Amino acid sequence: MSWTEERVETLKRMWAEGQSASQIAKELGGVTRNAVIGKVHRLGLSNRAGAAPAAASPAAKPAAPAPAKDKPAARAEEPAPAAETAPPAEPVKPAAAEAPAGASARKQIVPAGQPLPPQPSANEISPEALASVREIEKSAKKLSLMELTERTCKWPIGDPATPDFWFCGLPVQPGKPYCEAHVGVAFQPMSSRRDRKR
DNA sequence: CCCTGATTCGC
DNA sequence: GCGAATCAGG
Repeated sequence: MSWTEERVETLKRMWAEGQSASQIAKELGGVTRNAVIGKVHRLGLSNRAGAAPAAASPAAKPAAPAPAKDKPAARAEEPAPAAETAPPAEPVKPAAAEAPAGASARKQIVPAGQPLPPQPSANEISPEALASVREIEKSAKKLSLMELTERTCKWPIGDPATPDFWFCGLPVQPGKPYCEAHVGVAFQPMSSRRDRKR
């Protein structure tokens, strides 16, 4: 794979959006996060949005915008001054969610989920699974949408419409999108109910 | 352990 | 220019 205009643009866009190098790498495909980081540096857009690393030391805050300086001509770059405008929210649609443990009311205001969210459905869940879920939810890592990765349980907990909403975040079961407990309630064999003899 | 970005350096 | 290996954190 090579850095075509298009790929570079995607890289720039995502980097500006605050996406991590690994996420960008996955999006682009064919490259590792190292490649992405390397490219980012070569492109000279390492520091994202004037992040103020704020050196521990005293007042060493130049803050001198003084841009017109070096950089002869031949530069159609965008100055991108104060990138204060929030760049966060990306087009990822919040997954619909419902309190799995039947913990609370159901709102379902959120449109629809994509591949992520499950929807245990009003289905009945085995008491065992339900119990374990209740328990792990107490130790959930409470990750935000952006903190989810391929190895964090994506089970939604709480009401998406309120601040009391987060994702389980515990280590996922290999190959599954959820942790062991949530896999248990997410993937019901389809008929464990009837004469369940477990 | 998982992850992050930063740097180096052979290619 | 490229990116794996490595470093330095969280």
